[in-house]
Amino acid sequence: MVDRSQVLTTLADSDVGRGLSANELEQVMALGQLQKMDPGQEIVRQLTPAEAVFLSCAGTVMVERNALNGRRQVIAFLRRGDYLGFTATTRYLYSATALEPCVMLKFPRKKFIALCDEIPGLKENLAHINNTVLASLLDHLFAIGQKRAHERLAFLIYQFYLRDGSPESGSAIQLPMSRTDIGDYLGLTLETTSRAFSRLRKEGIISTPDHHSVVIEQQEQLEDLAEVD
Amino acid sequence: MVDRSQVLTTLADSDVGRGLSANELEQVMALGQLQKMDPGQEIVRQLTPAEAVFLSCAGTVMVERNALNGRRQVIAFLRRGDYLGFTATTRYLYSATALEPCVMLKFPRKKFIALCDEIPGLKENLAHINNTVLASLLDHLFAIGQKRAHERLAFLIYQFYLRDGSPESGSAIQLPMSRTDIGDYLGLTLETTSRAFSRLRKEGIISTPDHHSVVIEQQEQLEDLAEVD
DNA sequence: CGCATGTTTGACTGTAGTCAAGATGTGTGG
DNA sequence: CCACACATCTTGACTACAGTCAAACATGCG
Repeated sequence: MVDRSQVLTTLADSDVGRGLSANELEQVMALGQLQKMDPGQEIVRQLTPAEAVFLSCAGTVMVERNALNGRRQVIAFLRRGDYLGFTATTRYLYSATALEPCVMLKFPRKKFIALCDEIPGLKENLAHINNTVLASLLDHLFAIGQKRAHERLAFLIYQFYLRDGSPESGSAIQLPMSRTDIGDYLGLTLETTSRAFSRLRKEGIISTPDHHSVVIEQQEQLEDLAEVD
Repeated sequence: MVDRSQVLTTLADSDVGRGLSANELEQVMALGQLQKMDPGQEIVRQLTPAEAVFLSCAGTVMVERNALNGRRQVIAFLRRGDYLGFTATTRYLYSATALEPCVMLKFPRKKFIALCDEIPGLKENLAHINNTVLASLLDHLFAIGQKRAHERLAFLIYQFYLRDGSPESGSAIQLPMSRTDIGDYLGLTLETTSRAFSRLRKEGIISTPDHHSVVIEQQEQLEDLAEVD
């Protein structure tokens, strides 16, 4: 069983619910349905009708786009408080799968959009999220288009560092995805990704206590490699 | 002198003005100020305060992001009817320059946003544009992250083909930008871009009457190379 | 303990980047 | 009208980075 009050907190703290009154938050919650996902489980499937939008409440979700020939571009790794469901069409432009045990708050798209008209703050928030997503896509585009392998990896690690709230030096950052997933996010193969890890390790910029943890040893150097502008 | 009624038509036909009443269109027009730009002239500069948004009315505009070390990612080529001005922050995340003589309709950002609250249709349109931009960024990301040089070029040519309304086979598509610009859009050097042109020519997929025109000779093959999903 | 999965490393290949020369095209001035 | 200078694009030769294929190395789980 998932604790509904925890989800309410997640909603209130998220970009979706930020600034809404208790009453409005309740309205949003009332529309949503909690859904637990197991690792590897598909949340939305590319090209199927986009009938729902989601708020991620726990766990990490991988968003990806697949081509017919098997090539895959990972678009984002969503976490607690992140919104899922953008589309300019009636079908999803991407698939999303749970990387860990996840809790998603699921909303019927049409009703959610209708609710946006009733709660102006919610509509504002969605617009702002849209701009935020756009900004991070620009960063991503720059990294893939202009950076070298180890710089791209630095970019990803730095993103996770910032999202964890720039923790103390020495604390470990969790990377719940595989090397293949990281590679597909950065436009690299898994081997090149692995070599990029080795390079950053050898240069003393990071250490990796285990395959899914990174410790930043030299923050400035990492930042220089990761910088976008 | 720019013809104001032509601009009104552009606005009405664009994603910005679509579906608005004559009255509403007039309100929007009244807020805007026409601005002619010469080739090479800067329309917005990265990291300066984002005080204006624009509707492109004529000419092609290049949107790019520059890093301190000189690396550059071209983000988009805007044309008649395209909107310019998204930002999640108070500063522009990109620069925009005119590639040809351009006409831009310039709006004070704050007043434009205020107008969105008065004209619901305008707000809807902006939200939809946002989703469209997002979708095309996903395509772009996939192309750069997963495709080979000649496939990326096919992707760009196919985009321009679609934006011209899929013209008759045999008609030329205009590419007003340089090989360097194309390269920076696709994450390639200008030499690799040039070789990609040569390859598509040699394979009989395109022909290039001059450096700024492309004729699609084999549409299906081009589409296969360009395909995103 | 042994297998399965995921990661790292090595050897080699291939694609794109770099550096440089030549070709093409445009505009200017004699 | 031609000659020249300058831009831009194309091509060639070589280099470097990332991809491929394969083996070895961890790690975790039954």
